Amino acid sequence: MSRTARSSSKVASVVPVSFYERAPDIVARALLGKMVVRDWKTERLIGRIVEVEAYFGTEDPAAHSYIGRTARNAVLFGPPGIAYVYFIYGMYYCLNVSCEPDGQAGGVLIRALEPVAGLETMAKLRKLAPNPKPQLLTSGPGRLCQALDITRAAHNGLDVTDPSSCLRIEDDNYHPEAIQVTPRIGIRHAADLPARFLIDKNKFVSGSR
DNA sequence: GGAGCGATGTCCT
DNA sequence: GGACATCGCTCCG
Repeated sequence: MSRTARSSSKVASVVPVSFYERAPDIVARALLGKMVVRDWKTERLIGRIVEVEAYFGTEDPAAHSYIGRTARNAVLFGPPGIAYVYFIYGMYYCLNVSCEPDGQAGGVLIRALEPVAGLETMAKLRKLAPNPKPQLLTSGPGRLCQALDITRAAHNGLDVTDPSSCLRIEDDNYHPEAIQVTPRIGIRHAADLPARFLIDKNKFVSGSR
């Protein structure tokens, strides 16, 4: 065994449950730079998280959990580290990860990824012409779900801390240099709360509207 | 390159 | 019946 410190630091490992057992804004900020890994057929589609938003349980009018526990949002009230996937505007899915301890609601919305592996397949899943601008693949919550073939039926309730899950979040020891905090995007309630976190100067963050 | 708007399913009141 | 954590197209400058 002659593995150097440099190469061993690049070995990716799944992010543990304890990581998610904290407040949504803490988890959101800490998720920047982590990798979303999707085993799709025989391929591995990978994107680095560059933009996220925190949603605060029953106290946050913009959060799905604000109205209390229902069949739809049950995942947010359950154990941490579970994928919460919902369908929005009749055609798109959005990917969240539950946080806070079991019984307490909270979640983080993954808003944008920097594509790392499987770009050709992502383009096909997005129904784009070959060799599109990479920003069109995964910059936006609806886009990244389409690019990684993430659906509510297949992935809602999945444990992203399980190394055998087809959708999981891994840490390869990448640490973003600078992080920016802004209000959340595309919501009507509590739109002034600074709960959107992004990697400063990264080209793959989604635009504001 | 930016603002406006329509498409479209699911869930809750 | 209406809200909705979106996107891509159109139209205008």
